Amino acid sequence: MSDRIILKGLSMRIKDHFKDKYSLTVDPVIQKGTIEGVEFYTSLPLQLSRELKRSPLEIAKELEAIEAEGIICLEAVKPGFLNITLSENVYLQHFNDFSSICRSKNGKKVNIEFISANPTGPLNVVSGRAAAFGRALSYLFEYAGWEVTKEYYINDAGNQINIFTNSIYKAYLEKFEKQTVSFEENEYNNAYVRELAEHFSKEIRSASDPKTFLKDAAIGHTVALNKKILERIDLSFDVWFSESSLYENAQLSDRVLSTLKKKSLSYEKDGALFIKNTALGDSQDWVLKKSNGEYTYLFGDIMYHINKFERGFDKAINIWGPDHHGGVRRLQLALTAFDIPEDFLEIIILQQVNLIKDGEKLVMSKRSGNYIQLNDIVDSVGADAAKYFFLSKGANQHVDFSLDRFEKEGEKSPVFYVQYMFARINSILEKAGRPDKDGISKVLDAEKKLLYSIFLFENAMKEALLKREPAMVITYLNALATEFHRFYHESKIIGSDEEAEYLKFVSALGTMVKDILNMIGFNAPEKM
RNA sequence: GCGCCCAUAGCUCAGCUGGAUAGAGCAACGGACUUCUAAUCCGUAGGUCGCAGGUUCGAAUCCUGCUGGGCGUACCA
Repeated sequence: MSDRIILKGLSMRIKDHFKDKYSLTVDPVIQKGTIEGVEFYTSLPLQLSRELKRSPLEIAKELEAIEAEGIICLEAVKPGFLNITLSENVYLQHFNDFSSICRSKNGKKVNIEFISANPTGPLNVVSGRAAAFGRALSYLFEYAGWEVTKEYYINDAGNQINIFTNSIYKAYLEKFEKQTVSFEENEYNNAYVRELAEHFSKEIRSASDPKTFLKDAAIGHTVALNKKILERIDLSFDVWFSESSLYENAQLSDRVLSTLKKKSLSYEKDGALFIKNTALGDSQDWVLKKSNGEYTYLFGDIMYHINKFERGFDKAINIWGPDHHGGVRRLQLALTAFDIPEDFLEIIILQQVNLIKDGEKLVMSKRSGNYIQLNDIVDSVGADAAKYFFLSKGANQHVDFSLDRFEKEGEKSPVFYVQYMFARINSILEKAGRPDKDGISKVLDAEKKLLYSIFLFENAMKEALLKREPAMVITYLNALATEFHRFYHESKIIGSDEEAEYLKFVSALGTMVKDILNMIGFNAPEKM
């Protein structure tokens, strides 16, 4: 039975009903209501009507007699829905137990790798999207009981890094040795490279081998810088994994090569070594070792994921940009050669962020320095608004990003709408005093809709996890805040006949809201 | 050529194992602060869900084709 079923008890009874009466096995789906006044419903009668050769409404009527714990009313309505109303006590109980619900560990470990941008400059706005997404996804897994390792793969091996260090050296020669240099098209000619040249000018001058020195120094510097930038949005990785460390001992690479050879899954052609992915179901074979002796990125990736697998994770999730989607199947299939199950590695493609300036699409490029830094957007609207912006868009959504517009909209970011809920609660409690004990003993009319919204929280989290869409939680939060602000407006708490009862409700709600906000990665300011 | 993603209100987006009247925010217009924070609330206006077929009792949602946009298809990373 799936996690998505909201009301398990009732769902079992419905199942039994069809089993007993029609010898039919069904999997009832109970959904949250979509129209006013309907808490939950199932459309099962409509779906079964043809098979049972009975009118859907009749089938629904039969179900009305079912009794299940916490269900106060089942009502068949045309054309054949069964509407479900829960007893207030269910909501009350759930509300009072909220803090203790669903925090138990499931004993499974997941590795979530994201951003993993080349250490050739400060993180940009695209990485900001990945950061917000990966972070939120981590929370969703943690909420469901997984032990999560957040990991950043540092691409510190390969040709890009050589080009990068070479560029810094050129910038150094230009500024400090007054040499005339020209940058190739594939080289980095930007402010950051010049900054590094200046920062390390002394060491470069005295180094016996400046480029080797720069390789370590520049990467170290950039990684440290990016860690700091990520701290600004409250993101810290558990593991920073160095690509070059994979090459430091030959054991793993030898094992990869010999395994492939043993299984006849590699061959040499034109001086290069290929992995025979076609034999694994791929449309073509790929180079692992180039004819000049260098390994390809794919080779490192294979080693890296064998390493992940052997670190004992039950699942590995990579969040990649759309320009790498062609590599998904390639890597997953290659890993099957090492007896890693195909579903071990899951790759989520987070769609692109286009940079728009003056209505025109700009090509973002680290080499030219033509890009917007994550730092800039945090400066302009703050960490919470920035995170909220990215999280409110589905993973598949192509995002156009214009800094002007972002700043303008950031001032009235919807994140404040959600945070304001907490600030208002706090304000009430400060004025009226905090109750000794949270938790409610009865349900007041004005509270009903809010209790219902809170009841749906776990479902929203589970759905979001299942679909790998943190955006669904943002949608939920918005709905919750709407419900709260309406409640706040309609019910004057201080001075009302039910003040004591209201305060206990609001106080507990405040704890919940803070919990939820923090869990998804936002601050809960007491004052705004 | 083949493969992946996208197209919903003027704008940014929700709408999720097919369901009841397609929803928010921003922008526009009209109301609500002697009150627990108006960063709020209430109301008005705004839609052939890209187009055309199909499946179904029922399609924004699933299938096929088409149009338009983005990306991939490396001995780049």
